[in-house]
Amino acid sequence: MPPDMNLRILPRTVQQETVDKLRLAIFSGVFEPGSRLIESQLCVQLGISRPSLREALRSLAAERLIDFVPNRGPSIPALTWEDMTAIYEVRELLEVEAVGRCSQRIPEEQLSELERALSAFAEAASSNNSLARVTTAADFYSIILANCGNPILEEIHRGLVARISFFRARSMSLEGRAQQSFSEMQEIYQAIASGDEKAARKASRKHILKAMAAAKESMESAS
Amino acid sequence: MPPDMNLRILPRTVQQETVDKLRLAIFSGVFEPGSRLIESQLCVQLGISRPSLREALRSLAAERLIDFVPNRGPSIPALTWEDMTAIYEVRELLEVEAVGRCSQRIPEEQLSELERALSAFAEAASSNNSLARVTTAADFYSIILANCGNPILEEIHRGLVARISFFRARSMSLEGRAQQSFSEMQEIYQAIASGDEKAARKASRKHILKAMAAAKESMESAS
DNA sequence: GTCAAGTGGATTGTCAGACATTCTTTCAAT
DNA sequence: ATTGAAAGAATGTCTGACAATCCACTTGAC
Repeated sequence: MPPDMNLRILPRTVQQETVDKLRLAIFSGVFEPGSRLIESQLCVQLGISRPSLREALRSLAAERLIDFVPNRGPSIPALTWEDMTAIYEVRELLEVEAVGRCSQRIPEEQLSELERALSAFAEAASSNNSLARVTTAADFYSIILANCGNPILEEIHRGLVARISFFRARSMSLEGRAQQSFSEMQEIYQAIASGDEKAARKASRKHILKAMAAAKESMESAS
Repeated sequence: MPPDMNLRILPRTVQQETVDKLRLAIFSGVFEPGSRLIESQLCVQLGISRPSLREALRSLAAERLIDFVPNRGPSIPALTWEDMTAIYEVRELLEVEAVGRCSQRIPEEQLSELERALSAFAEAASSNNSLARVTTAADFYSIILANCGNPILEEIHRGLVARISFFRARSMSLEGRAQQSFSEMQEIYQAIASGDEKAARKASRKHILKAMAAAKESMESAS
């Protein structure tokens, strides 16, 4: 049996597509934080039945991307600053570890992928496309996380970042923050490229602390 | 308005109870790893309809407590040793951090709770009740995690431990491991009680590494 | 006798429609 | 203006159904 016979394509179900669509909608800020999601409306908009929709909503609720209060139904969580801080702290823990591990084990060709992703972010940072900034930054990180050698670390990190996507999008929309972000990411890249674990961890920690500060600022200015 | 008016009791829905029941069933090893769960059977056993059951299953799937393969339905994941290693590594990262933080901020009365939990585990370790060992050990940890000052850390740790409950139950059923576990936990407790963060982290790391080794042994002897 | 193709039962994915329960909001009465 | 009751809206859950898919077994060919 050829080795890639295990990689048969899994059929995608409506449920999965619905979850993806809703996730994307949440990321792009279609829904206001704190707002309720009306099941009957969503069914129509997504073109699916209510049972199917509810399955998708349960998945998202388990990921903490929506809240599910009994007899009030699904709603977009309105994160407090304390929630954000807690998430950023754990993200720091995981991301610093991932960057450190990545610096010791990333293969050559993935390193060039990482460089490409960094360039893409540089371009996005100079442009006015704030969506591109978020996605290219996400690409950069996902390469690092994919090469940290621990799929669980990757999975949990992704989940955490998803929960704060709303605020990241906001702070990334600031021209200054994007530029600063780029120089921090460049520092991380160089440390990884030279295999310097200690420097990589340090740069990573610095980057997250700055990101957290920027998120806090943009949060306070908004309220 | 009195301050505790916000703490009104949330009505528990059938969905939540179903999730809890299934989770408990998975923890207690009712289902064999790798085995499929037949929806029609579960409906009858739980006394609920299939749509409701499927909502519950989606929640559990998002927590990675069950697998959901399109057109094959839900099944209990059969973790490989690599999966386990990855989980234990992240657990180490989080738990060491939690123990360290806890040592610096746990209030007096929670500390006595922790001591009580430790005694309860000591008793369970000497007994033959392997379920009691697991639950009392879980109590011990949950007090620590609840006092680390970061609810996200707590939440993710709980999720990770849940995923390896099957193997923890196995290794805890060994008399020797339970005793050793107790002395390691005692060390953690003493470091926390004396507020020595460094010692607390060290003891915590040691404990997890031993637990991982024990899990690996019991896994290999079983296969 | 072994291997391949085909067939039938079992199971999942999804839908429609319904109904009781529980909020929420409006409107009337004090 | 405050309270209370009734109407409306939305959720929680169920029944029943049907097509698509998978699995195991039988059948047939070599």
